[in-house]
Amino acid sequence: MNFIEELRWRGMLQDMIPGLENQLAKEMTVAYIGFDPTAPSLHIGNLAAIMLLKHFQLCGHKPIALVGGATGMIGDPSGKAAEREFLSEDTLRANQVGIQKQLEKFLEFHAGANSAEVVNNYDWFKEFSFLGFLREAGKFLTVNYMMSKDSVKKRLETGISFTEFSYQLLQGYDFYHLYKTKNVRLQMGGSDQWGNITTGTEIIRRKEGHDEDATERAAFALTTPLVTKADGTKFGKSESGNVWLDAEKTSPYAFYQFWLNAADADVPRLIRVFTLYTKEQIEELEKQHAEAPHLRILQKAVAEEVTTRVHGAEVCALVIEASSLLFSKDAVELIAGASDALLAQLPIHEVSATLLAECKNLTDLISVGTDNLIFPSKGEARKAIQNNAISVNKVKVTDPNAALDFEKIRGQYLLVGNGKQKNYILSFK
RNA sequence: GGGGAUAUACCAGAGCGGCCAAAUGGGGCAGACUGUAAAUCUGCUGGUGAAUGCCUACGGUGGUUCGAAUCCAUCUGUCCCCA
Repeated sequence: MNFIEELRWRGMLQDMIPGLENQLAKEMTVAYIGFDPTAPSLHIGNLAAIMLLKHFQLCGHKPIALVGGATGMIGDPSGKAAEREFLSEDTLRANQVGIQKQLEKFLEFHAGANSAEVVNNYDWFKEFSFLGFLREAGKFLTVNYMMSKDSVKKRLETGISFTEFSYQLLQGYDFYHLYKTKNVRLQMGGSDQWGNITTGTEIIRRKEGHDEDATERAAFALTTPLVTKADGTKFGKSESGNVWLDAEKTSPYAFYQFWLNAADADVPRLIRVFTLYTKEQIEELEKQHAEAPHLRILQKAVAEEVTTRVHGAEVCALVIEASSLLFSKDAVELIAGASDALLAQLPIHEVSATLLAECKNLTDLISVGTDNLIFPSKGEARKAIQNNAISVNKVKVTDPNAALDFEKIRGQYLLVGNGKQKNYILSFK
């Protein structure tokens, strides 16, 4: 199956410049996607783009991931209602390092001719002088053209700085630079990137494309739809915010749980976009899911594959075990018999002796005693207990003033549940 | 530069000088039902407390008043109109 067909049935194709299919059929093609270092880690919002590169490579083409060390210093106005604050250069540098490391996990870097590459646009922008850039890139586009972009138009009312206005020029120049130096013919991205990407193809066309074989050397754009949820809320956020790919920021357990909790209405889309299952496999899984929806076969399939890709098979196996353990009626006994490796994946929170000393009752313990992990205030903790939401060692507790004389598992742990989805293990040293 | 409007909790958005910790909607959390799903219904949604209460909060500062989210002055931000 070729790349475009693959994207089509997966629902990952939003738009592309005509002629791309011919180009891809003709030869091994090089494509890139840019990632902005606005945070020290990628999050699952970036994962769709990564999958795009992944499929591209699996179809025999060469993917390049670009880390926006330079563009990150400017700020992409796409989809942003207001001007943003700059990130400090130190932050940006640290973010670039982190993101680059993560990108390297998802693609094949030793696959011969179509090995993946990671580049950083700071490398070619750092030497650029302002005058040089104006002559080299700025001359090829009119302000009229740049103003017609959606990302700019939406900001004309409220204002956009020259800096953010120029962003598309930088990203456009990236494309040109890679076109020249690495023979990159295609830039991909989310649908919000269409404007920025076509700025790039436009620069290439104007700088390069005036002779007779111009169509032979054309540059292309391809975008993927933004992943949305059936209920209209934003995909990729959990209760505690972004779902990160970095295990330090979102634990593998929480990561797995995020996917496992996907709504039935969303999961057919998720499995197509975020996993490599074939069409036949997916249809089979969907059939099984429809027969026994309570088993959540699709959710498990997505959660397992994505967690494996991001955190590795070993960790994934452990968090699956950890998940079934925590939700089991026999959780207490199972924790008592758990291996050290498994314990390490459980959501364990150490209760500090100083905080514990201040706790008079259960309410105190699950608010201030856990450093506000479970509840940010005693009032909320008390209300939750009164609302029948809290269990200790799988037994519901409804008295906010319950004394802290629960029997600890292994003489050390207490299993606290809030609602039916959230479990915490408190550790007392 | 001149004139006008506006600033309220996570967001939107009411608010009579005392009955305002502040209507309503959304969002969020929880309960029931389920399947760690969706929909629905119910409760909660500033802090502290068992509670009458107390504390902190309606852009900032200062004032009027027994009493201010509400009136006055001033500053700041935002929006609109004119130049």
